[in-house]
Amino acid sequence: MNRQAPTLEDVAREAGVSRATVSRVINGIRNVDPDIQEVVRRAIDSTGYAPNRAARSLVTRRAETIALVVSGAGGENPGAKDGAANDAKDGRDARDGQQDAAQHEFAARVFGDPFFGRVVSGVVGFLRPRSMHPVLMFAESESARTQVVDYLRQGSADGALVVSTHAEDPLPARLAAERLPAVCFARPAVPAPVSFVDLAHRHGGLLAAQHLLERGRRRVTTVTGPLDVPAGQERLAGFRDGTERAGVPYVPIVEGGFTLASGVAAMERLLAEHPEVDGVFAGNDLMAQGVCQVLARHGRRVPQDVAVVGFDDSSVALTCSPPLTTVRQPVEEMAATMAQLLEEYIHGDRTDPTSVIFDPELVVREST
Amino acid sequence: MNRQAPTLEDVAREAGVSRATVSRVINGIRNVDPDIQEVVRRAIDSTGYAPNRAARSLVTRRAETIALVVSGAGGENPGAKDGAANDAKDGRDARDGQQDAAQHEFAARVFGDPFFGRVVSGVVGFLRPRSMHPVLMFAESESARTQVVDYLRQGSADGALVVSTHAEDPLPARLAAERLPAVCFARPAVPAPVSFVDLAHRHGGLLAAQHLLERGRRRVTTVTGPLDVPAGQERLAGFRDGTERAGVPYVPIVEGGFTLASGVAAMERLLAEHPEVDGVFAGNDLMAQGVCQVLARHGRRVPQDVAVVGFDDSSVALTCSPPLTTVRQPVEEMAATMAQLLEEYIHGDRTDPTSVIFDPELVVREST
DNA sequence: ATGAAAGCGCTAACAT
DNA sequence: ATGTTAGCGCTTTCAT
Repeated sequence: MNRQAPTLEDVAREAGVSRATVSRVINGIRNVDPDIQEVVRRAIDSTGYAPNRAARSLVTRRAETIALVVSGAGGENPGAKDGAANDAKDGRDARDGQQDAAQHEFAARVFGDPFFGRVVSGVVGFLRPRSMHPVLMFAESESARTQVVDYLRQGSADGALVVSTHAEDPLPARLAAERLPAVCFARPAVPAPVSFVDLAHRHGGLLAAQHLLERGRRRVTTVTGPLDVPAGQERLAGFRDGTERAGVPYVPIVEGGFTLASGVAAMERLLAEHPEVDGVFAGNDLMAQGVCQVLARHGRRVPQDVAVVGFDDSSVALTCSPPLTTVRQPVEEMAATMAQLLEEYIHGDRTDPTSVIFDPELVVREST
Repeated sequence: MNRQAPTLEDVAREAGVSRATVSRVINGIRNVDPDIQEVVRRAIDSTGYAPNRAARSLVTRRAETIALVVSGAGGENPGAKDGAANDAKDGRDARDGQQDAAQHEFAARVFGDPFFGRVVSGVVGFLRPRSMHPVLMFAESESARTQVVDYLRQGSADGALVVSTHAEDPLPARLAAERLPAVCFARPAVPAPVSFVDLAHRHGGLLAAQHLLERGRRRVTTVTGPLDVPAGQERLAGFRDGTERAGVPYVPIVEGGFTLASGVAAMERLLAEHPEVDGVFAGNDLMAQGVCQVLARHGRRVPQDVAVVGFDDSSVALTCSPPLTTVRQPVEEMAATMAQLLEEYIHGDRTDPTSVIFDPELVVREST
């Protein structure tokens, strides 16, 4: 029942060698006689030994863990109770319920976009071969951000991968100020000396415009992402580059929020104000799906009457009807690169903030 | 530059007390003079002390971390399907690329269903007030399962929360065999002495049938979930209970796989073989969405021509057009309960396998 | 109420 | 090539 887990000492005794030798075998250090290695290995098996991570971390000063943080803006939640000496564990009250509800909503929005799953997948793809696994944290409130910072300061994780969902997110700057290893997905809207991977959004917007124009569309319009974040701004800027170069005089725009609902609302408005539209560039696929829904509801055929271009090439681009022509963002690859950069900082192979920019690619399907 | 992180010793010196006293203050242990507490607290602030988690874990024998595992079936080569193109960069070979692709696909499927986000949200809601955060792991292959078991055996996490996506998933049984604390979402299809939270699926299916019949539908049919998992079987069984009681002679069924695409395919077939259908019960909301898409494409109005009932009450139930009448599964609450059960096992407050069954609830919207 | 001291299991000098 | 030994920073008896 309560048999203690075997330790290095036990294995050493079983193998008739010292702890150090066993440690060397386990950590794959050379200079160990092959015969002894074999004996040790057998002892490990027979004892069922598994190295104790806490003990190892204590001496190596490394948790071999990284935090994957989904952060937002948002100020203090009503009911921030943290701090070291924290009692009142039980007895959840109305505030907790409120906080839960807010968090559930945040989580629903985050997971509602296939984008986040791709980030996780890319990160896991990099980490797992290294026997590492991400700790998932939400940081949508002030107390949650404090938890993230504390988590890192305690050495529970060696660094953070940050995916922001809001422009005003103060986390990247906080992490930089604390000199904690961190890499962001996308350039933070709040300037901070922090590393990030990003996409050449402007180029992506340009690709969308050029494609729509090549398809002969002239009454083009765009449902943008949030214009307080660089991705939203730059995709729009690129789109305008394209239309201006082609001499398209006027491009109506409506700002969206990267959600399906915002895409629907934006397209309703666009259609009401500019019924002559024949091409739409949506700031992401989720909004593009909303755009298609609205068009269908209004009896406009896609692509015959109106061509639609999305952004991301997420799974909804495929499930959308019709399947979306979209600007592909290599999210998994970008996420893996984030993790790799972070590892380099943690290992000290790198010290100054860096950025890696990926190039988008047009994927043509049936919506154009 | 390289200032070491302050330790208990530093704080103790600063406060003019012993390490033990500082430790007591930090851990909220009584029997410490309030004045001294204050002094210590000030010293903690002035030194910027943060307790080292590894050191603490080493003595408490607790990681204060739990693993959230999304597991599937699959042997060693989960992605042995068709040869996807892959590059061989920095040491990684074709095999890695294949594994990555398989994993990305697995992740996409997992995150494609809003269900998983709700699980995460519920778990985080329980864990976060306790300053804990889940480590996210995928276990879709044999080696990945081994990693999970090792992770727990090393004490990197105190227990596992398991969400299975396949019937043949061997993980629950493995964890039980290793006597590692674990709680599953839903009863494992492979019997194992392991705790779980679940829904009264059968009752849910019954609710769906009764509702459809109350709406006057008689030509009812169902797109089931996978029939090798209990949830799929029982939802169907409950639905049949309802139709049989009402004397409906024949209920055609088509088996789906809980995915949008499978819902589409199933409904296409159903409509071809049973064009007279006037009511459909889908095994989950995602498939219900597919059902609605197919109906729309065939010019059938929902709910006038065909009524549709989903299952889960996930976010797609709301974004679907029309919004879905569905059988609500309180996923967040169930997930939080999972975490709570796990905590009880970890703390030794509980030892034998337990199950907690939640009741479903019908949510009526516009699809009926 | 506070302090002294003994480890927790491991790695990494250093010695042989 | 292998063993000895000194901690890593913390909690927790056991004294006082």
